[in-house]
Amino acid sequence: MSKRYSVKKVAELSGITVRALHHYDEIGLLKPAMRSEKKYRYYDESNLLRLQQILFYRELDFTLAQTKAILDDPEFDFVKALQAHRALLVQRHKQMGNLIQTVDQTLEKFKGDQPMVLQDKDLYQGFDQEKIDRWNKEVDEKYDPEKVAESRRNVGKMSKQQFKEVQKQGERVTRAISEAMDKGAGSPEIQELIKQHHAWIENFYNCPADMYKGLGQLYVENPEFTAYYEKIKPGLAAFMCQAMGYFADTSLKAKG
Amino acid sequence: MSKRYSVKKVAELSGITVRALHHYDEIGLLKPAMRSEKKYRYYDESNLLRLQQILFYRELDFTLAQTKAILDDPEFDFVKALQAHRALLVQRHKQMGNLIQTVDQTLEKFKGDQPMVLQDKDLYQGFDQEKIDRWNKEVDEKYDPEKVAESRRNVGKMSKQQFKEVQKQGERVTRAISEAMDKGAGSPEIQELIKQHHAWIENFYNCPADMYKGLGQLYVENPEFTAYYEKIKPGLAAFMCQAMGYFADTSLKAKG
DNA sequence: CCTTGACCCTCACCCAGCGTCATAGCCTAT
DNA sequence: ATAGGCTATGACGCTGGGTGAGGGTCAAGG
Repeated sequence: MSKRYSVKKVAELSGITVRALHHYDEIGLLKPAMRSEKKYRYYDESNLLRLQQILFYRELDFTLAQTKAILDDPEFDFVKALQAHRALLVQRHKQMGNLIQTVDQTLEKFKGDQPMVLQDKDLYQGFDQEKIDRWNKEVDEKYDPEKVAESRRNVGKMSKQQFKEVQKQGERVTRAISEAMDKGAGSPEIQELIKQHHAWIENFYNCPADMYKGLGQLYVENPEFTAYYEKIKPGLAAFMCQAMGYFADTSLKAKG
Repeated sequence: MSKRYSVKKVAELSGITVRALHHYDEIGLLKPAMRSEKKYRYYDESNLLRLQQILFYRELDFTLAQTKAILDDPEFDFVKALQAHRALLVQRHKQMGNLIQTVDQTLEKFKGDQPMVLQDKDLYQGFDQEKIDRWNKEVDEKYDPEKVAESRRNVGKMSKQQFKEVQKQGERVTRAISEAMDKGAGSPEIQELIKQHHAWIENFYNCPADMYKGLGQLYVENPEFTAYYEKIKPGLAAFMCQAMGYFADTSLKAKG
C-alpha cells in the first residue's frame, strides 16, 4: 500500500526538475513504478530510494551513465568505483591547482603592464611537456632505468604530429576495449584487442610479459592512470589490468 | 610576403584538429586570412599568433565565447578577466576538495562492509544546507547581525519549493542583465532590471541604498560571488557592481 | 454540469566544443 | 590519367538537461 507520487511531488521532494525526471526516464535511469492509463508517471518509495542514490552520485560528478551502471549491476563493486572516481577527482583537483598557478604567473607578468603579447611559440608545448615529464617520472619509479631511457628516446624522436597519431591509435584501441567489456577479460575479442594494445605499447619500449603485467597493475594502483581509464568507462581500469594479466600469462609467456 | 598555411599545417603546428579550426572559423573566433577561389582556407602568421592566445585561454578553461570577447575587444581589461576567472578556478578547486572528502567519508563508512543502503532522507539536503551555511557565514562577516538574523529567518521559513522558485526568479533577472550588458550599466534597460534585482534581494531582507551598494562590492571582492557571476558571463561581476552602485545612488537614495 | 487552473503528456529544438561520418570536389605526382 | 591525399560543406552525435509549443487531464468550486 505504498503511496504514489506524481512527477511534481518527486521533483519537489528531491529538488530536481520535472524535466530531469523525464530525462532519467528516457535514458532508463529511473523509471516510474507505474504509468497511469493516460501515461502519467507515478513513483513509489523504491523509486525515491533509487533517486537518492542517483543524486548522491550526481553530486560526486559521476555521469548518469556511470551511475546507471553502478546501480543496475548489483555485482558492481561500488567501493572500487568510488576509489577510482576519487582518483579522477584528485586529478582534477591538481589540475585546478595548476591552472590557478598559471593564472597567477600570467598576472604577475602583466602587472608590470607589458603589452598583451604572449611569450612566443612555447605556450603550445607547456602542458604536453609537463604531462610527459610526469609520466616519465612515474615510470622511473617503477622500472628499469634502461627501458625508461629507451622509451624517452623514442618519444623524444617523434614529431608532434607523429606523437598525436600514435596517441590516437592508442585511444582507438582503448575505446574498442571499453565497448567490448561485457565479453569478459579472457574472451577472444578482448584478447585480440589487448594484443593490439601491447603492440601499441611497444611503440615506446620493448615490453615483455612481466613488464606488461606490471603495467596493468599500474593502471589500478596509480591515480593518474586510473583516472584516465575510469574517465572512459567505470571499471575499465580494473578490467584492463585483468585482461592484460591474462594476456601476459598466456600469449606473451608462450611466445617468449 | 608572409607564408600561407593550410588547415592541415595549422592543425599540426598547433596540435588541435582540423575540425576545431573549422569550428573556430564558423563561430568567428579565428577566420583564415584568406580563402582560395575554391574555398580553401589559408592562414597567415597573425592567425597563428591569435591561435596561440586562443589555446592559452582554452587551457585555462575559458569558454570560446569568453576568449572571443577578450581577444576581439581591445578595451577589454584582460587582467580583470583573469582575476575573475581565477576566482572561478579557486571555487572549483575547493569543490573538488570537498567532493574528495565526501568520497573518503563514504568509503570510510563502507569499509566496515555495511550493505549498500544510504543513510535516509538527509542526503538530499546535505549539499544545499552546506551552501546556505557558507552563504550565511559570508554575510555574517560583512553585515549587521540583526539583518543577518532576519534573512536567515526568512530563508528558514521558506519551503524547499518556494526557495527554488525564488532562486529561479533571481537567475532569470541575472541572465537578463547579462544579456543586456552592452546597453551600459546606467541605461534604462539595465536599471529596470537592477530594480527587479533589488526587489528580489528584498525577498530576503530589507536592503537600503548603502547596503545594496555594499552587496555590489561583495560581488567583485568575494570569490564565491565573483565566480558565480563570471560563470554566467565574463565581466558580469564588475558590471553588476557598477550598475548596482548607480542604482543605489540614484533610485534608492531619491526614494529613501 | 461546466469551467477554471493546476498539472500532465509528448515532441522537438537549444547550449558547448567539437568528433565523426558522408559525399563530393581539388590538387599533384607519377 | 589516375591514384591518394587534402579540402569543402552538411548534418548528426554526445551530456544533462532548459525551454517552450501544443494539447490532454483532473479536482474543486460555482
